[in-house]
Amino acid sequence: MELDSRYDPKSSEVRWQKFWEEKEIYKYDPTSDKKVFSIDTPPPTVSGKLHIGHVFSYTQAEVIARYHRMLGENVMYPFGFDDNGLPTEILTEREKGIKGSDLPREEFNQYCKEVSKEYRGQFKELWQRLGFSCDWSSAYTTISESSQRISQRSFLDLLKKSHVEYKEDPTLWCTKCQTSFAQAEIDDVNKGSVFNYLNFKSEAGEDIPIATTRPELLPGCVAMLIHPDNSKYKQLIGQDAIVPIFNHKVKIIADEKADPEKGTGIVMCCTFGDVTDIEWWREHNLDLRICFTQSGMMNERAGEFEGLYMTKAREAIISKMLDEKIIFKQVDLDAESRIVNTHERCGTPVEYIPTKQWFIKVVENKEALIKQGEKVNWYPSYMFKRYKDWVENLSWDWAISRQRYFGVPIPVWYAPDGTVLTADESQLPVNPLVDKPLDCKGYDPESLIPERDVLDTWATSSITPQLNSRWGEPNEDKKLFPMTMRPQAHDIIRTWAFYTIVKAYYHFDEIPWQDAVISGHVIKKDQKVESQKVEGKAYERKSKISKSKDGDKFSPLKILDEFSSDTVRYWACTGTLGMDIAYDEEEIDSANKLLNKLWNSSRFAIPFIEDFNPNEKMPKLEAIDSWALSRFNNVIKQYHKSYEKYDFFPARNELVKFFWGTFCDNYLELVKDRFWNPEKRGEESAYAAKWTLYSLLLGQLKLFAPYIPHITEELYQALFKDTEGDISIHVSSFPKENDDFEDELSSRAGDLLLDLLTLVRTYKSKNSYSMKLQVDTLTVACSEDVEKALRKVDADVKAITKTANIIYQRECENPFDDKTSELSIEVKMDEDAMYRTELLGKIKPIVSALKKDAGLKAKNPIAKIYIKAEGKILKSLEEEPSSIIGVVKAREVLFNDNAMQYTATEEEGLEVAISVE
RNA sequence: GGGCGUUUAGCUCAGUUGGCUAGAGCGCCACCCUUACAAGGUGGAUGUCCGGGGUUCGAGUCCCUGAACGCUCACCA
Repeated sequence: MELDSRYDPKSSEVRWQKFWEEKEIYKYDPTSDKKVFSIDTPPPTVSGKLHIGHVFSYTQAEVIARYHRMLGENVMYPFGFDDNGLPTEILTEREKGIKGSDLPREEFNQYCKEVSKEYRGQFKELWQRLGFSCDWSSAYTTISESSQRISQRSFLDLLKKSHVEYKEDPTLWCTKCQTSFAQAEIDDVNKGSVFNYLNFKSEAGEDIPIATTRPELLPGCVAMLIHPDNSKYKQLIGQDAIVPIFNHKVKIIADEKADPEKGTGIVMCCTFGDVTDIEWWREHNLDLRICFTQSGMMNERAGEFEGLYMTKAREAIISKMLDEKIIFKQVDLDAESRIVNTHERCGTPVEYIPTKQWFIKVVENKEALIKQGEKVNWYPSYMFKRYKDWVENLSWDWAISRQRYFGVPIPVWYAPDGTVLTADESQLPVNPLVDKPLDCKGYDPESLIPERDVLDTWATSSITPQLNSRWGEPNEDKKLFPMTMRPQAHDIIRTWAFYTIVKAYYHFDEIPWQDAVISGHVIKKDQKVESQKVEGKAYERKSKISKSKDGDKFSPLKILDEFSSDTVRYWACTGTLGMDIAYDEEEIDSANKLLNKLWNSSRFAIPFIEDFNPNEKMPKLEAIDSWALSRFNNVIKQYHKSYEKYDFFPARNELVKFFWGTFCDNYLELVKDRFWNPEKRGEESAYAAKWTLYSLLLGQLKLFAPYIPHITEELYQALFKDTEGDISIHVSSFPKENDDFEDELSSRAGDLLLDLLTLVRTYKSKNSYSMKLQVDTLTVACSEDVEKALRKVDADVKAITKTANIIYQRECENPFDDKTSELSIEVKMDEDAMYRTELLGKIKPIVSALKKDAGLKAKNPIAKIYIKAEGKILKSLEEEPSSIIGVVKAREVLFNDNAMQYTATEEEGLEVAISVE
């Protein structure tokens, strides 16, 4: 058993990652009857670069996976890639410099496959470097044949159950991507604009003023509306008005939604400028006057402006109306107050166009869907509110057809009379552009029109639990539905979580998973901003990480080059679940201290536990052993209790606190004497220390394992593999809780010992004494009870405080200033040791000066130190040459060598000299 | 404008059901090279727990109210 003096994560981490993969440590066992813990891993879209936020969020789920594996559960931790759909198309168009609409579909899809494959590789590399314990054999992609089959199965099932409908309706439309999209894909963008005040004409030729930001929609104007109580204008209600420039006639009607305070108090309704236009259009049965094409160009209704893109048309129309004095006022709207809905994938402003689309009906089932959401356990619980708010505010059914190419085809055909023909289950996955329905219902197969649209990418990623359990497939695994846990970030509650709940409800009247575990985002730690000072206090501004502004500073691969995986993982488990975290390299780096400490404490333990046989009988423990074990037992309990709520951070904190404070700072110090001086403390005592050390160290490594799997594996393999036998620490089981160690007197003794130890340490520290400086007599003033407990650990106290004699009394004559409610002390230091320290204190500055003369720094080592002294001084210094060597960093000390040139010290009769080399 | 969250040491954050003389890590100061570790150890300093009210024997924690920051939904004529 041996460990290098330093831990080298670079070589260790890769080595163990390979080992885990070869040994298939993370394989899910479908035949096992152990409790299943299944994770509905978010399949990342391959739409762009990875960033630190992915690492943060995914690591939290990964740590939980490892925790449950070590609990002995049958963990299903798959990985998925969401590669179908618009995000991939946009990425491919950008990467390859092509346009999907310009190429034959098959060719374009081929490019998409290539690009997504490349990005999948990047993702996989990252997860492996982070040591993720996914079962790669159960990885899926949303464009694979079986995913397509299950996705189409889902569509057909919903159609059969009438949750899907095909209808013509105003739809959210992107003129750039030329597709419909869903409410969840809307982004709000602040954009400045101009409010144009312009005049319509009444039939009598009077001016009727309105205000609009979108004058290019004038050719699509179908009505003017005035609030029925609008005293200024209500007399116009019922008349007709003439649209300027385009000169068609529209009615002026009353509507309470026309706010008299806004603009001029009169508003035009166009088909369609916004959602209100749609409502008016429906309520008042207005005409449909579409004035632009699906690609955002003005159509023939725009007359001379036909063929211009809408933004250009706006400029041209404004300019013309200014010339003709139709516009009589323009007001700038600043970006703050003017919010435009855009398509989140490309940033193009949303348009509303009536098209025929497939919808999944959700608006009519809001209540039931909220109830389903309620059945899920949300961590943290307030995240349910986000879900609920979203569902309550839904105003559009979920449009699932996309006029795009790289996606799961919608498995239907249309007969000439409009009848919809569906694919048969047995022919899935089907491509209507190539295949024909099995049952043509008497129509001529050649007359059928195939559906060209594909499904929204969310239509497939909303069935990840079904993909994981392989719903309807020959190898379906019913144990995997519902899944145990859905980890995801909070920004996609309205999409992914919502849609997944919708599908599980419509298909099976089930929830898709028991627990939704929601993580936060990683944000930038910005400098204080002067202008944000409020009432004298400068506030930190925190902002999202932006790829364009921050470059690849937050690229995970770059971060992993700089820091080890274990440290990045450790950092990712900082903070409260669901809360955003500031990216801070110093925080990541400080995890190294823990790794180092683990490494070194294990190194310390090796000589004592290497011949230990854990099967031998349990020894009679000393008080301090019971004390440490019972405290550790408590840590185990807290640890599991925290994990029940997915609180990996408090669990980690308790563990670290114990490891550093109790184990390293105190227990290890306490057992040294027992190991090193068995003749004084007894063989049985040494054995009890060994037994306890073994058990504590192993137990702690296991509790650390989910967070920092590499170093714990390295240490487990080096120290415990042979005696424990598990192939990897990650498939071993956690230390058992054991209340037998609870022993009131030992527990009391341990606590008192620490109090007493702190008092002595404080005493030495305040007097600038080294901790190893010997104490002649330690007088402890305390009650009889306390004395009784402390006497159990007498030997430990003596050893750790370097005390020769302890006296217990009820009171001290000259107590030390610091005391506890139960203890006060009086310390009589060892005179000889004090004297020696004094002498050393005089040697040190002179040697430093000599080193400086020789061109060295004070901390540089030297070859020899020579000391000239006699009598008491000589005798005292000769007693502990190692102290001298240590203080001046010399390799050797020599006394009274006459050949040297000595320099005097402050102490009369003491002179020193050095030789450098 | 609605809803949610946050506000605790110089920085990053913990603080369960009210019991706190408010903690940790980093940073800071002093001391200590002690046979695992100086990437260490010991000791120390630093807080109107965002402000203002209230309930209570007792409030960082509960209630009301205000502010700042963030997120989210909505408003978009």
